[in-house]
Amino acid sequence: MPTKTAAQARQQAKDQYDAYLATCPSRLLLDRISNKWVTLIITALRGGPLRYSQLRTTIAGVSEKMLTQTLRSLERDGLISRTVTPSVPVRVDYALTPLGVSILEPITIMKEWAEQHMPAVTAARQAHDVREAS
Amino acid sequence: MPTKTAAQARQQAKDQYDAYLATCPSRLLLDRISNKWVTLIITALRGGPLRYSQLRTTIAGVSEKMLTQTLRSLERDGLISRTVTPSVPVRVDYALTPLGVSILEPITIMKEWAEQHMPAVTAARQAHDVREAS
DNA sequence: CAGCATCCTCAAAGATACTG
DNA sequence: CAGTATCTTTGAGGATGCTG
Repeated sequence: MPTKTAAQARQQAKDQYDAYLATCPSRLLLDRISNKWVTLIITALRGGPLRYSQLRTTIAGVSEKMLTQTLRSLERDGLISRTVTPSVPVRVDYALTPLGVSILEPITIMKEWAEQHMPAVTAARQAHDVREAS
Repeated sequence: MPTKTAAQARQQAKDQYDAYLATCPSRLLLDRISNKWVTLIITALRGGPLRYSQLRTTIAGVSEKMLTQTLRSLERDGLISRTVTPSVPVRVDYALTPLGVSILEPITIMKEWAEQHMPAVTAARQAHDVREAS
């Protein structure tokens, strides 16, 4: 009788790997920016602070729920700041923090890679699909 | 009577924006690499070709379904190649294509940003949560 | 060895309506 | 203006068993 079954061993290996991934900085970053709205909000704020309603119209596809939710999480992570001006009606401005500005760089690099190489990816995809259909 | 209701106008704006996002190269790239397994597979192949079973054990947390699914999509996009050696039993090797190698660069840049700044993000998060709890 | 087929779950995103 | 609250949907991903 083995001390543990194959299934148990596999589960343990998985748990360890999951724990490793949970602390991996790169994974944490990916979890952050892989979100559809995160990069849109950050690049929207590139030119300077925007109000809630401006963000909503700039990023036309976003629901209020997702916008608020994403803004809150970005604020929590120190990437954007939220400034309330208690006038009537109230005014709320969102802006990039220095940390938020610094993340523009990797995002820009990714954008450049995308613009250079995505056509090749799309072409490969189409070629592959054509071959598949034959 | 307006030619279109506010809801219709909003829907139209959203559709247009969705269409724009659907062709945006940066979004396409993000959709590609935001996947949990994609970056893990690509970085696993950094050192040279690996067999299916090697990938499965290297990336301990992956199920066969997700591994196969991700490999297929990466092959389709021309980022990795799949080489079958018809021995008994069969042997299948996966390797990065030149396109696949080129994507290592933005991934590495992201990784570097992550290693430099994720501690600050984590700290901001904790500070924020402490403030919240008070 | 290297998969494919099937069923299932659960969390994230969307739609809708209301409020300080 | 700048949100909150609630319900519903959808699909990525996991578990399991089978095959050339």
